[in-house]
Amino acid sequence: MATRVRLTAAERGEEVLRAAVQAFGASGYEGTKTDEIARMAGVSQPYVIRLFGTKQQLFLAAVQSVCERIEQIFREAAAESPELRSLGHNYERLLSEPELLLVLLHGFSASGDRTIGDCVRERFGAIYTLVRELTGATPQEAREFLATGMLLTVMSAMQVLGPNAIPLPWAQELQSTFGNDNE
Amino acid sequence: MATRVRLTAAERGEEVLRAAVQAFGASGYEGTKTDEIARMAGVSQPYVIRLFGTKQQLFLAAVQSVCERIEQIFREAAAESPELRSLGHNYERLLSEPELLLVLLHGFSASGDRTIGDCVRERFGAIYTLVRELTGATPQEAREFLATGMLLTVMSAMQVLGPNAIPLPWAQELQSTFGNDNE
DNA sequence: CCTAGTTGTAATCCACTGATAACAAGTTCG
DNA sequence: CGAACTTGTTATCAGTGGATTACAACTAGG
Repeated sequence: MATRVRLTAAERGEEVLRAAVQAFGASGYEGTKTDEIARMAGVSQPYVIRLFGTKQQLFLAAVQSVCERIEQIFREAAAESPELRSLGHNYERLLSEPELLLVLLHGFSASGDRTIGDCVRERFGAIYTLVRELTGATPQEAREFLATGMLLTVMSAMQVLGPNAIPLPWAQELQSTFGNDNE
Repeated sequence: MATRVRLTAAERGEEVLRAAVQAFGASGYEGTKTDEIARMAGVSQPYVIRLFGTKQQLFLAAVQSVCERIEQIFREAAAESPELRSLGHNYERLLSEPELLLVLLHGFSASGDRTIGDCVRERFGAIYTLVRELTGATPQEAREFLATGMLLTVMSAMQVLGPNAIPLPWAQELQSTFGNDNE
């Protein structure tokens, strides 16, 4: 019971959204239960639904949220040094918040749902465009950059990347190549 | 009703497995219902369960199946020309059976489940090793190759790739870069 | 202070889904 | 033939999970 704090709906909504990002990142759209998100946020399950209307809308909000954060990180990195190379070097920032790429991945996976698919397509396209605008990269350079990001994403999902990763020889070998940008 | 054919359990199991690959590829692990797979295969839902024991085991069988097929395609391509470049050129073969990469993607997404995670990690590691053995590529070259594959995979999931894809400017621009292997 | 609005919960619903059990129909082989 | 086995279904269950409703508790402002 302790201290029962009362927040505005907007504030509570943000806390629920943060919990949702974590939960969806870990278990995906279909795999995550609204009750789980509710417990993480310290509220009741019906309240989660009332705040966002629908589990689907909550997931969409989570996708929007992580995409905005990803774009923010890219913008910050480009402000320091507007070259593709330095953006790539800053993948570490993305990996330090693994839920970002994980939610995006689960968005891809759930693209079969029309509404979610529309959202994810638009957001991914915007990220591609942003990368090109920030760095002046050619389409092919941007493609290679995003491809690397996608490999990092699936390796995160497989839990073979990062500090508390499952150590596997092939994964460590792969990870060791990420510093070496050729050329 | 037409002709009610009776097959051996092994034969029927293969048909169910084929249906499962299609269904899981489209809707993912949690998102696919065993009843849907049953209808696709033309059998009853309980029979699907009896043939494979569990939905999870059926999904694992689907992952194993697509990974074997992927490895087979790589081996065939390498037999024609054992260079990484020509393997890459044969991504078209993979994309002509979109369910292959899609099931793999949903495997990544479902890696939170221990059993599925173990399976996917082992299989992906085997593919990485196979690519290196077939082509003699360095870890970094293999990494770039796999990264490209992962981008193709997520673009397939977003349905912005291939013949009946949703046409989006950014996606078409990206797709046009795939022929040009730099160097 | 007291009414109107806001934040939040408890109770409950109901559709769905994986799984089990019991049984029917076909096949094989001595 | 007929007993033993295999293939397949129907009926059904038990649990779950998202959503709705009604209500409680707190807050603000006139």
